Amino acid sequence: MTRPNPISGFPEWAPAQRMIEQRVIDRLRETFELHGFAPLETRAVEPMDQLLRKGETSKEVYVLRRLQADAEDPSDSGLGLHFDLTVPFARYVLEHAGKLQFPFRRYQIQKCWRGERPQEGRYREFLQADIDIVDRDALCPHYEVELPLVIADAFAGLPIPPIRMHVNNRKLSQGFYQGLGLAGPMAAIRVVDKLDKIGPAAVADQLRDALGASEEQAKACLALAEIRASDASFADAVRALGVSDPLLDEGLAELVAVVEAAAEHAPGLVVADLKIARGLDYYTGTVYETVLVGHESIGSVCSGGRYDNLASAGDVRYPGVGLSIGVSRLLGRLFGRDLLTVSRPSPTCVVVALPDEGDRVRCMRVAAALRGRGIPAEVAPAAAKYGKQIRFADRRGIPYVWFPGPEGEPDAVKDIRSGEQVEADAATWQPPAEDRRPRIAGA
RNA sequence: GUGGUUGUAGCUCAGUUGGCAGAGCACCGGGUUGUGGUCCCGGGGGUCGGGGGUUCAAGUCCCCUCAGCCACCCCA
Repeated sequence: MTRPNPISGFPEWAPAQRMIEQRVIDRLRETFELHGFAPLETRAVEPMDQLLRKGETSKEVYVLRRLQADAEDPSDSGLGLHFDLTVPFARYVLEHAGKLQFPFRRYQIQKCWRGERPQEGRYREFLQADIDIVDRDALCPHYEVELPLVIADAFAGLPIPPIRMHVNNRKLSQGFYQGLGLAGPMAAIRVVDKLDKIGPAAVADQLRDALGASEEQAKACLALAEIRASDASFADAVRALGVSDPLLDEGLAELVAVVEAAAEHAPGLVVADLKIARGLDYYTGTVYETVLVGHESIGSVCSGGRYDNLASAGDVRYPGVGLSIGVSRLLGRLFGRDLLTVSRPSPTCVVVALPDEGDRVRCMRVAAALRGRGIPAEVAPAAAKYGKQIRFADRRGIPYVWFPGPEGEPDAVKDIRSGEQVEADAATWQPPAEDRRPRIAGA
């Protein structure tokens, strides 16, 4: 049997990393529920026409096919693995609208698949954590303020650098480009989004060459893209550019509301950044992008926006706003920079040493007593010399070794980091709270 | 998907014009007869990412392929 090889883009993390991931998931789930988001899991597959309906190119979608497809049976099932959680959620809302109470808020933490070329923090199978709020017919704009606050709350409980959310508004951008008389406002949005990466000169070139923008128009686009403020002052800067359009006014008002409300509830969290665009074309209002302060090179770890047209059946519309945390992307890049670690790679807190194979029953009783009070414990694998049994714990980062006392004598527990050993009773002994479970910590 | 770059022990890496695959750390055993980490002695470990080619001879040269990373693209 030859040794199996990894599959590109399908990472399998070590136990220590998986423990960190699970702690992060726990924190996210707890926060989302604290804010009243209901849990939801959708199936892994969607009909291809649903998946291809909005934005995504077919190449990125993994399709599902039965191996035992006979000649009659077209091998293509018409199903593909979902590439995000927003599209499946929109489908779910339409399908179950009659059973849901609106406004409906849900969170969803699931794997997604995308056939792109992998890199660090960019995988073909990855975990995403989404929150969305949808309503029927109309969605109140205050939800566009609430979501960033929920995300900030979730991140605040993790030992990672603080976040900063960059926000823009699609109506603002689109209205501005329209008012400027630019053909293809969506294309302009995509070009301007690259400003940080390719620089103002290259953006101006692309606006001229690809979109036929004039020198003046290109200049105005760059001027808009450079506007950035943590308060409502950006609105004056936009108006000073002298472009007028009803959609622009609408977008400006909405973005001012988001920025002002965020400044009230979480100062420093949100900054208006008018070059932010987001690739997906289903966004129609506020768009968000999130960076870790001081680690901007990691890229956006949470993004989303408002969508008014993703879910609609006949005359009924279900506008929504959502944010997705790229859990795999975030963790992959934090791991690569050693920015997130765990205190030990094993959940075990106590190894119960085994004096003799004949003592196994007694040792298992000790371990059970500890577990019964929430202290993770395991019995040593074999009745080796105590030095070996201590080493067994040491190698795994397990902090305590328990020594069953000889007949009639008390047990003892040793902290193998300090070497300190004390008499102990399995029915009452407590480790310090910080040793009970593995803990995650930042750099 | 396009282009670039890297791949030798569990880890970090040497390996000369093509000439017997190595070091440090880690691991296992002993010194140390139930209390580890230091020290000393010994030991096990390799499809040189995989396949093909050139050659008397390939870790080394050529082709293909797989995987990691980087850029583009896209975006979590």
